[in-house]
Amino acid sequence: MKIDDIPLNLDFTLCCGQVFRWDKKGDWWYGVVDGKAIKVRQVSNEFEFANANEKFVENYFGLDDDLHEIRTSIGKDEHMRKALQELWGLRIIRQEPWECLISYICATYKNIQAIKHMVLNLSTKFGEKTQLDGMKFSTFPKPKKLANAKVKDLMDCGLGYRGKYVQNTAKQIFENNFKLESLRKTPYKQAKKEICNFAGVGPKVADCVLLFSLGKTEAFPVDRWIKRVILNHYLEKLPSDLAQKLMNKQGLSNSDYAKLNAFGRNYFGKYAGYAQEYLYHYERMNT
DNA sequence: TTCCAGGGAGTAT
DNA sequence: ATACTCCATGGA
Repeated sequence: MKIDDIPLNLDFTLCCGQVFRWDKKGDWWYGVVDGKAIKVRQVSNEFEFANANEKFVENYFGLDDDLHEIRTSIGKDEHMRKALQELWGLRIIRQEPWECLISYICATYKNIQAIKHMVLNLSTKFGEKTQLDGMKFSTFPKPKKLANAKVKDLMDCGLGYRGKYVQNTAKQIFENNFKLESLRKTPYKQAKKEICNFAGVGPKVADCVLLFSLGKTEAFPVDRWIKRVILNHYLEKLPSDLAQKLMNKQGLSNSDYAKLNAFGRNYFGKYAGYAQEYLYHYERMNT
């Protein structure tokens, strides 16, 4: 399909650490989505894909989000505008909520490489086999599969102590037939509260799930990198006592998380999540 | 060897 | 409510 007026950069979008199931081979990106392997690439103004229909791909890559409007909305300062300029075309993907939830439970206290490894292991061990272009892939396992898995087997996927969180959350969802999708129409704060009831889910993981899979573009996840961004570029916009506190200790207490989260949401507005992802990737690229 | 990674739960104040 | 401490694992 032609995307002349639709900014999109697949490399930024698929490399920025929001999604863990994509790998580039040649100029094609291969991923496992919607229960099957698909591939996408860009050639000049053409956005090409295979093994998926146009409607699905448009929605998955959020091509109906107006990036120009978003840039106007969040481009509040020089640093943010620089990140927008440098990473123009980065989009927030609309992941499947279930896979997103488990992925970000795994993501706590781990780097992106390790997270990809864990999600791949879970899929290989518990998912269903499929293939594309002669290559083998595995789908992400259903809630029932992980709910019935042995914690030991989950831990052996590299999850470590997260194994029991993943199993408990899978049980909560499977046994209650919980529909994460239903939270899409629940207001941000209420939806966040409900997601925090799952095992291994705190405010940061909840914000990631809301932003990356439930359409809450106002969510503003604060991890170690975003804290660093704020300390390096937005320190003067915080109350001085809070700024002092943040500089003097590592990690982030629950109340301090809430303060930085509120800062991001208030400062950047309804597309704070886009601001977060541009700032996150920009900081990582320049470190 | 030591350190750190897209934090959260458990426990003690 | 807030602060402190573990937590499994793997790569650098």
